[in-house]
This record gives sequence, C-alpha cells and structure tokens, in this order.
Amino acid sequence: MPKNNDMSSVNTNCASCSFRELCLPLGLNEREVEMLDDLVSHKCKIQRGEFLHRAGLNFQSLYAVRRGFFKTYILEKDGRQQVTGFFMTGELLGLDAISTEIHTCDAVALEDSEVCEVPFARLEEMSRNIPTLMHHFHKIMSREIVKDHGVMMLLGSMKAEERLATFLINLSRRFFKRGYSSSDFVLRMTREEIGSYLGLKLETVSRAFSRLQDEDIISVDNKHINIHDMDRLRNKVGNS
Amino acid sequence: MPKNNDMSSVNTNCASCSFRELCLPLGLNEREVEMLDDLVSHKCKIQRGEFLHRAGLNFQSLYAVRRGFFKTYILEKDGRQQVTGFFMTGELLGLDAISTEIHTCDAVALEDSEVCEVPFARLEEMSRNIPTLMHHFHKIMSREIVKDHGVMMLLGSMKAEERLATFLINLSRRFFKRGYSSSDFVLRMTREEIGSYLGLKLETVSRAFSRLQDEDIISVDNKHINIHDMDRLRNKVGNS
DNA sequence: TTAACGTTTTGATCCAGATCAATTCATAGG
DNA sequence: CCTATGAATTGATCTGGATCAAAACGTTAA
Repeated sequence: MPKNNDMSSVNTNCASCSFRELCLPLGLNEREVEMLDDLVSHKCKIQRGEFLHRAGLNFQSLYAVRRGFFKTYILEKDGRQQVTGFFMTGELLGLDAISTEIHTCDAVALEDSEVCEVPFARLEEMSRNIPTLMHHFHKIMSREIVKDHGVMMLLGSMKAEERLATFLINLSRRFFKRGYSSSDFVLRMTREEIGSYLGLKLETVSRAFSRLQDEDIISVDNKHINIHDMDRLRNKVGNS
Repeated sequence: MPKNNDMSSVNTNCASCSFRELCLPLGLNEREVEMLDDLVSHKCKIQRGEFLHRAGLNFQSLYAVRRGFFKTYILEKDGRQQVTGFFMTGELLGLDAISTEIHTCDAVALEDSEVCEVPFARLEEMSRNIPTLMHHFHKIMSREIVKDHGVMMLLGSMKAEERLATFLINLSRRFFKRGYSSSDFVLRMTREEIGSYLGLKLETVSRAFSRLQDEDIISVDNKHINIHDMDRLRNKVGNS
C-alpha cells in the first residue's frame, strides 16, 4: 500500500493551524491555550499511502488527525505487517514513542488526510512555564494507550465473530464521539488489515461480516457498514 | 484462589519503607528523594490470596512490589476471570487506574508478598513542589503500559508455542533485570492463569511446555522452569 | 501416615479458523 | 469505454487448539 519505502515519502509540507479542540478539555486558561496555538506550528497534508512517521526514527512530534484515516503497523521478520491500530479524525497519533523517544511502528494514511503537528520538544519546553501541561498531556496519552490496551487485551480469548463485533462497536463509538453517524460508516481499511489487527485471516473476517449480515445485525456493502441492531451486536461480545 | 470476595481481605497493615530504588532513576536530587522517602508512608504485607486492590474501587495508591508475586485480572460477565498481567519484585502495580482514577481489575498476591504503597494524592500534591516529578512518573507509567501493550498486541496472530515462548522470554528478561537467574526460575502462577493471560486453554499450555521440553529447549519440573537453549527459544517467536 | 482436593499431564475427539482455490466485484489507467 | 489489477466473497479441505476424559502428581489438613 505505501507507495515508497524510503524517507522521501514523509510529508513535510505544512501550514499553521489551531490546536484548541484538543487543549480545551485540559482545563487550561485562555492565555495558556494561546501559547499552545502558537506551539502547534504545522498543518500537514498527507496523501493516501504516505507515511506520517516510520519505525526506528526519532520521535519528533505528536499528530492530531484533522481529517482522514491512518493505520499503524510493525513489520515482522518475515516482512509481513502486523497492524497495531487505526486512527480517525480527531484522534492522537505518535503515542507509541512516548517512552522510548523512538517510533516503534510505521504510520500510513489510508486516505488523503490532514494532521496538526505538535513538536514534542517545544511541548516539553513550554511545560516548564505551565507545570500542569505535561501532566495533563501524559494523562491523555496514558488514557489513549490504556483504552486500546483494554480492547486488545481481551481479544486473545475471543472467537472471530466476537472480535469483529468488538471492533465494529469500538469504531462505532469513535465515530459517534467525533460527531459522525455511529450506525453508518465507511471502513477505510481492507479486510486483510482488519484481520491483521484482530489476529484473523481476511477470509475469516469476510465470513464473519457475512454471518452478521445473514443474522440481520448489520448490512455490508463492500466498505460501507450499516449497523441495524446495535443491541444484538453488543450481545455478540461475550466479555465484560 | 482469592480467599474472600469482600473488602475485609484488603490488607492495610503497614510500616514505613524506602522508595529510593524506584526514584533514583528519575534523576531527582538528594533533597527530592528525601521528600519521596517521606511520601512513601507504607510497607504492606500481603498474604497469598489477598487483594492489593479491587476493580471498581477508587484509585488511591501505586504499589511497588518489594517481595512476592501478583496477578491482575478482570471478571467477565459469565464469572470467568481473564488474567491481564503478572507482577514480580521491583515492578509497579496499580497503573491500570491512572487515566480513570478507578481500578479496572483486581490484583491478587500469588504468594506471600510485601509492597511499598505510594499514596497518589500525596504524589500529585508533592509534584507541585517538584515540577518534573509528575512528568517523570507519567513517563515511567507510560513505558510500563506500552511495554506490556507491545507484547500482548502481537499475541493475536501467534500459535500456542510462539505465545508461550514469548511469555517465557518476557519473564526471563524481567527476572534478569531484577538480579535473579534469567534461565532458572519458578512460575508462581498456574497453567490455567498462564493460559488465560495468553488466550489458551490450560491443556494447550501444558502441551506446549511438554513440546519445548521434548525439543530440549527447556526443562519443566512442575512450576520450576529451566531454559537450556535461549537462542532456540527466541527462534520460536516468529515476530520482530 | 492417609485422605481429599487441586494441579498437571496425556490421550481421544471435534470444530473453528487457516489454507488453498475459484469467482465476482471495484477501481484506476489507458 | 474497456482492460488490468487488487479486494472481497464463497466453497472445499486441512489442522491446531478446544473440549472431554482419565490418570498421575503435589499439597494441605486431619
């Protein structure tokens, strides 16, 4: 899917943008938010197939997705890629590197996208003036990580249908939170990418979709998903 | 395994102890470490089968394991327990609640143990005087979470033997880091608990152990594990 | 010591999901 | 528009791990 394997495809074409949406929940005051606005220097456009960051490279920035869709994945020894996450409009990307300062995965745009770039060095620098800033940011980051963690943690013991239901419910919630329809959305990723993320083969993912459709719980038209019966979808998930 | 299901088994019998071991890597100065020593008010003894914290309860403290072994797990709707982690001497417990302030899992001692308790409220209060403290702590916590995350993330696509090899290598590294033998150790948890953690049945775990032993990679004497051939064990893990 | 109970191992069978294969469908490029 | 290529669906078969069952082993309490 990525068009190039070298660094030339890492986009650096940027323009200034606002970061208020992400900062307001932090409980910062007006002056502090203005400082942050200043800090977020870049609005980057990323074409489908281009990388936002690459595994092994130094952690420079956090990214807030303004528009579009990303996947992250790690490359295994044998060259296959293991998808580790999906990121939609309004979500935060780059957290894989907080602890090590080095990215552990590649991040690729699955459609033409736009992100806000937050240079981490400047964030740390500024947090000397706003003591609570770093605290809040780390808290946000922890929450994001734990949330995914919680979901993935439990996949181990789930059957294919449960995994897919969990995945759809998770996506649905995230679309809802961002102001989109929670019952009607387009999957930006392939069956293979879903499978990789869920630890299933693409054929199994496809069959699970078909079965959920046969049971009138969802309808599937290629990438377009409509959830008819959220309750029964939730019942598919055995866990707490 | 837990002897009681009510709160009466939450141990609160404590005495003061040092917290330096955990704080020195933070790069704090002598005065600050002394403040932390003061902050760590409690050294708790926890009997095998007792709870360190319970799911749903308010997040009060972080715990550093001084001696012993713990597991964490969540209860599913059907009552079965899904093991989410193991914690040995020197490791940090209670991180599941950083973001929500409420514990998402139970923590139970698998043998008689001793922990340092770090009241979180006092940690936050103190971090007003030492601005970098909270920053460092969140960083440590993020690292811990991401580390586990990374391991579990990849289990989905692994076969039983790969999962067990990953698990053993992980344990081995952690024993090594704490100054114990990395090739010779005792498993404090049952086959069922390992299975729950890895998304396998206890019989499958047992068979995987037997197969690794047949191949002269490890030897298993009930709970006692000896890793003869670390290289071949590592080769069992297909992933990066 | 023995008895009782929980844990581990091993065997036999079954089934969900992987694998292999063929067809249909969707999208981009000429 | 048509063609080429990748994505999705569906079918047939195979297999790793779940499940059921029984025996061996360990630990605790009487």
